Amino acid sequence: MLKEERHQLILNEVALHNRVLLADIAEVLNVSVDTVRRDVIQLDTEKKLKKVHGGAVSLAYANNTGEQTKVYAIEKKRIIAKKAVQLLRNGNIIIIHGGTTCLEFARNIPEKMSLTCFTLSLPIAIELCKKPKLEVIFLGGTIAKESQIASGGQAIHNLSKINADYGFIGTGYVDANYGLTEFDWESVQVKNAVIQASKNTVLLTISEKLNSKNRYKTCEMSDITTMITELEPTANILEDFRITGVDLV
Amino acid sequence: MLKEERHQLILNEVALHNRVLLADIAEVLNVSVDTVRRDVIQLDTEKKLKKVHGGAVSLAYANNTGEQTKVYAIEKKRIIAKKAVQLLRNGNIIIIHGGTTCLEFARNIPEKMSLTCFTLSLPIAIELCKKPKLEVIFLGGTIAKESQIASGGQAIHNLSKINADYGFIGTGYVDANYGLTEFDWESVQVKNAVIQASKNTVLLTISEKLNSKNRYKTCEMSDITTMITELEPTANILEDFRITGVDLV
DNA sequence: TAATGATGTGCAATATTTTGCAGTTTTAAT
DNA sequence: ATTAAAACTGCAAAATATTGCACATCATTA
Repeated sequence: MLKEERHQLILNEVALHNRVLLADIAEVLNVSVDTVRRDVIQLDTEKKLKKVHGGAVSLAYANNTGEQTKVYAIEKKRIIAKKAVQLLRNGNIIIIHGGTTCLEFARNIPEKMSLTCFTLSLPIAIELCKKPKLEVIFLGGTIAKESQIASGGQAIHNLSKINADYGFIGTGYVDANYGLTEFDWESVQVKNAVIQASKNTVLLTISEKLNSKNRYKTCEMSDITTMITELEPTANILEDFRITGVDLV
Repeated sequence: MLKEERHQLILNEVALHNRVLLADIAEVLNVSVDTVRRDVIQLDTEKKLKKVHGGAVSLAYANNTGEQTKVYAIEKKRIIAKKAVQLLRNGNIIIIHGGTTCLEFARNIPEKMSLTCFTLSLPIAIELCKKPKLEVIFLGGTIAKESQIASGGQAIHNLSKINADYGFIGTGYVDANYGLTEFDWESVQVKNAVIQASKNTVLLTISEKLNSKNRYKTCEMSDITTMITELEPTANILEDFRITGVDLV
């Protein structure tokens, strides 16, 4: 077994599933975990994947989650994701918009859960495909290259035909009094359509984004059913949000 | 045993399996490992393969950064992709269905080319997003988990609104007389919709699939404008296809 | 033919790389 | 806080690479 063959297989696996576990590869290839770890370290220095604790993830994934938001933010997003999945019940129909926090949420949906999932994000769709019991529906539209999220008239039109139990969205900026805002007009349109298409809208956001504003308003705080942050609902920073009537988790 | 003979055999082996072990070659040719090593060193400097610890791998193998397709077929698919992109002109509207051959095609679209690209495949959409001058539109629908391709009524309905210059599709099976077939009914429906939505339909297929059939018929050969394989259009195997009127490339 | 030199080949000694293991430290989850 | 999983470290064994050298082969030239 040549080292290059192992590298090839690891890269294939990463390309296909966005991540690998060292232990899995070691078992399949019948080599020690140490060897696989060394392989992954080399591939990491060659910038062909990103090594993480326990395995490796694709650069595409790392770029979408880890780079602009530092490693410490991943942890926060994981906390948020864990809280968010607890809202889900078997049989629910949900819409997941896009962004790094929603991606983390999608990853944390339990394997055994059966849901109907609509999404607008290519990375999230791929993530959802890994869960055997989900029905995955992509709401088509023009793809924004950086975010890999569908938007435009077609996306909004498709959303208008849905009545989901939950809509999960992120936001660029959120202010207790002024509501949710974005830098980008297209995002505002689509997120609004998600809100309209959902009985309950769940906002997933790390606390850094609290009390900030930008150009275009997505919605008022009162349009949000539940806001999930990595903080305890009793945290001081959340004080202003308590009086808006939004559920804090 | 001439050196050239050994070189030829080593290159054959690499072409076939993408890798060789020095020890194996030495045994087969009944020469010392040292000799084989020197041969491989020479072939490496001649850029005909890549020498690695313990053996050698093909250049394609060494260069790629994570292919999803099986290594043995990737070279053929690359040849097909290179031929296919030559059909494209700036400003074209194209539909790319899905599958590994189409994915390779998407990867080979030149950076500087400006096109409007519709697709039904998540991996292809992500690939297209890397090209700065493309407009990428995902045709929504229910995602098949294994293939990560959208299908179902929504996909077909969206396709019905398109009039593209080219539709690029792969196929599971193709027979000169019987036409294109699939194992899967959903695929048949969607591919048909792609064909209807395109002025010209281009079939991308490796020669292995020629002269094979399966359960459901996608279309007749006469519905295909151009068939691209990795072979020369004059190849013997393509004889039966010449009388169908399809363009062979 | 014989001498010459260039090249190819195998062998053996030595150096380097790769790999797995065991013990310790760090990280993550409960 | 406790526990389990994973990472890191150093080390030794095995596999492979490198090097120098001896010898064989073969073409060229005297």
